[in-house]
Amino acid sequence: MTASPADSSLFERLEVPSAYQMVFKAIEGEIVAGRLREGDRLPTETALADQFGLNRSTVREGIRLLEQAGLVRREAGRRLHVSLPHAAELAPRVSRAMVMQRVTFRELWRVAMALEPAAAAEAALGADPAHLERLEENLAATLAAAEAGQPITPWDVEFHTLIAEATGNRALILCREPMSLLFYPAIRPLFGNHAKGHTAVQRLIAAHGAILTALKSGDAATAEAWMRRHIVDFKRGYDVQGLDMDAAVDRRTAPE
Amino acid sequence: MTASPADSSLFERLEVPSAYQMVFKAIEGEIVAGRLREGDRLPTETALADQFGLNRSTVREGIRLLEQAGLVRREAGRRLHVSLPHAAELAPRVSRAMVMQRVTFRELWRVAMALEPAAAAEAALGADPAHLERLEENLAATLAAAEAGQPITPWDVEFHTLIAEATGNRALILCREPMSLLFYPAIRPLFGNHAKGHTAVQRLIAAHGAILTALKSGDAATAEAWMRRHIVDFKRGYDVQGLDMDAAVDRRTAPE
DNA sequence: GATTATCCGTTTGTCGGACAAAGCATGGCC
DNA sequence: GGCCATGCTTTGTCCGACAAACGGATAATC
Repeated sequence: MTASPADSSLFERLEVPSAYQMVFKAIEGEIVAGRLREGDRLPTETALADQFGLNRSTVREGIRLLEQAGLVRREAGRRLHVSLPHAAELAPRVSRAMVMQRVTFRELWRVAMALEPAAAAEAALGADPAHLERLEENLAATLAAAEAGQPITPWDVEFHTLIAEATGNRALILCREPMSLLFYPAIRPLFGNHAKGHTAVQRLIAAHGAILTALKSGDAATAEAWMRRHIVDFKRGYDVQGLDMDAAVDRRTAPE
Repeated sequence: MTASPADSSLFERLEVPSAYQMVFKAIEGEIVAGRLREGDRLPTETALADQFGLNRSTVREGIRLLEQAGLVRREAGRRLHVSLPHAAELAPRVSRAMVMQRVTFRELWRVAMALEPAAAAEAALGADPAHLERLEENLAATLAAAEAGQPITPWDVEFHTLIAEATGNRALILCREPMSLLFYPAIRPLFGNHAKGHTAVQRLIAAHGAILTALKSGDAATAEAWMRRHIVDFKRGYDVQGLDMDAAVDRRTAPE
């Protein structure tokens, strides 16, 4: 006798959604569809429970899902209101996933080699005075930190984030932000010697300066070229210091 | 009398975490630190409530946060167990954020212009036979769909995803997956005329074929060049069809 | 012997009600 | 007009409860 149809994989496992998941989907749908807009207040928990015909506890579980999804927020004042998920909330989750998957610096670096030069080029085209000024300030702060023998890594990370923001390309910003978070601990050891005369620091500042100059003159090709050289330098730093590019990155503070 | 110190902004508003958030942080911490590994079972809700000294309802709210974060999952059997957040769960959230921020096709396309050629080049270097075979099958399926006058867009999207996976670069995979989801509806109208002889379809198939050939011979430069040409073609398609590259993408099915 | 039916303890999903603490509003008081 | 006391509302947390579903063990059936 042949196997009965029930033995074959005719039917997939079917997901039976629970009530609290339906609450999530219902409200998520309203938000994505635009009927609930950013800033709009949601009804009271009891009101929601009434409307859905569910218990407040059940509704609350649904609200927790929305909360973690970044779709609603509870400010100082109690009341819930709708909020767009921004890069600041999404990026940590993606970078946490990268950490847990034990992504290596080499992997990060290759993506940076693709994204950062492109960001520089695009920023050169859409140069916004306000962003350029913030980049100027960043460069000045980097110089000051270097002269004072203080860590420059935070300024470096900010420099690259500012360039991404200067493009105005939100897809790009959302893409690279998770990696930006991981780059911070990853490149910190490269500038362990904070002395002003430290070669790596000097090269970094020279590159940042050249990129900013290119941005100001709208020279996309030069900005892109300098950025590429700058990113290559990170790899060089890893080699020079004998660090392992194939070690998993993490968010712990890297050793000095 | 001068203003008392309490009036000045000495102290920032301090976030008092609620119990259910502490539950989230506690379990999240164990997972990120690696003391709870993928597949490990979590204690019963009642057991957790006992350990934390909280009520089961409160613990459940914390579990909802973990669930939405993709850190725990509840399979067929009831019991909770730890799971690593993968691209499949994170990508929809990022792409939803892009939709809600009304990201345009132009923005997406610029990022694709940076990432896709880099992915092709990297895939050419780390060519894994299994992945190449899946790409072969994909190409055959694309051809078959074109001959049968059926939509080729799903196969095209899969082709690019397969290339990203062939690199083995998980940072790259996590970066581009959200955009991959949005590309599907965005480029669908480009291949509205499914006829085999349709120019855009022919060019797509030619490009995919050339890229795959380059991958098989490990020729990174050629793979990268063809991919760049291929991505440029998407922009061309938008121009030719008179579509607006500055319109916000969405996840709704694009019109035929 | 393998499959099916039955039973039982466990765990989850949902419910109803309760209360303290913290916000918001209101009105009275100086 | 500005300040404080008061009451109402809303949230965060707790308690207790129960049906449904699951897991596993045992008995019944072919």
